[in-house]
Amino acid sequence: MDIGMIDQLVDNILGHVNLTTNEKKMLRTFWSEKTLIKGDYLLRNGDICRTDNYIVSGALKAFYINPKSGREEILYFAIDNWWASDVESFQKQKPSIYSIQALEKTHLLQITRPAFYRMLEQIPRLEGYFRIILESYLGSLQRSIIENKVCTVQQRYVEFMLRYPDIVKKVPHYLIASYLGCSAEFLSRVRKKLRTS
Amino acid sequence: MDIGMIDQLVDNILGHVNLTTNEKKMLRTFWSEKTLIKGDYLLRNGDICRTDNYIVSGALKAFYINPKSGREEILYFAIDNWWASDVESFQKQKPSIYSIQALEKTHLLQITRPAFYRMLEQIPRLEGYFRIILESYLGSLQRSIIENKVCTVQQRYVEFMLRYPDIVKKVPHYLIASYLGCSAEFLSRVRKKLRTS
DNA sequence: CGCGGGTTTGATGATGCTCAAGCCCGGTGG
DNA sequence: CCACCGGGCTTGAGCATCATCAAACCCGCG
Repeated sequence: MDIGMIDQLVDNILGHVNLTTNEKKMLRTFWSEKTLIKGDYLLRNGDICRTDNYIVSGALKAFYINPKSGREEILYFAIDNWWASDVESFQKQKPSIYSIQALEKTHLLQITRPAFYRMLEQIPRLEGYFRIILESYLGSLQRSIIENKVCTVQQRYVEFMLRYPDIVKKVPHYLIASYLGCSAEFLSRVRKKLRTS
Repeated sequence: MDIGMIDQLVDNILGHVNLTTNEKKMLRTFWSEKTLIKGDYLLRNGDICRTDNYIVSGALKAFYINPKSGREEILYFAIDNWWASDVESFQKQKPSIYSIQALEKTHLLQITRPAFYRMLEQIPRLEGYFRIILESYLGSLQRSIIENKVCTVQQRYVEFMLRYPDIVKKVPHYLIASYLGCSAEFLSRVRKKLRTS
């Protein structure tokens, strides 16, 4: 196993909780690497999410096909140092309600559910880490729900650029439009207005 | 302390993880009761969320004032046996981005952040319980985001009635409209259509 | 050079909001 | 017991917003 990749995860964890040298060593044993190329699926709607996935590098989109229009509705993007899994599907081992696909070559660290629980038993301090990750994600979801209700597309797009500049660089605008909840054409007009004002 | 109230929380926890008799006894010591009457605020936008709150009975709304229209935008409702706190504000002890207010007389169990951490230390098994709660809530948030993109107001309203019949009984429709992301007038027309079809 | 994915532009139209008025009904006080 | 609130719900008309469709455009790449 590439030491560099798991070190990146360890660094991320150390940003939130402390680990002993021994715990760090143990941690390494639970994870395996995976590489996706552009277009590969990490998870398909209806399948069970068997692994929790940490993104070392790359970009993914989580989406759902709108049965009316046949188009993708973007739920979220995920890039370096984010987690990308259908949490509820992973927890309850039930079918996922959305799909996750690579937007470019992506390196992952993966852990299965049994390994995940063994790891938490052996390194209880990680419970705190995963709680913090979940709480933070929950907070950002709630914030984005409020913003969707209160802000215009223009405000949300500006906010999105400020908050996730790395995503704007990697992802085509018609997908960002879907994430923001408008058509690609409308976002195009918004961007034009931003240019001239 | 009223034994009945905390027993309700213990029952809820036992639905997800096991506790020894001794752990149950310890658990009781960390919580305090609170009663809100209709209109009381549990949390105000901008204040720090000092307690995690378990609803024994009653109903709350979480909302944000839209600075443009001056109206409330409902983020969620919470009734018996749900948790109601700004998770991120509670975690990071930073200002809350929304308010929580009682829709009727409501009985709560509360725990402060220091007590929460002491409790987790003494009863590590609770880590698993709170992880499950967070994961479930995350899952339902993601599902509702997808439904908002994919489904019509009519479909979402029908789904809402099926999923949360107790909320529909307690909450005026103009607030449900806000939660569903439409005007009160529009929801009224949707309901009329449902009646005649 | 031609192809294809992504973006832009314009015209058209539906969806759902806004505002204003009336209605229904439970509660309160005379 | 009735009158009158007032909060919530309904209905109608007019209008703004934004989606849709179609076409052109741009540009990197085989």
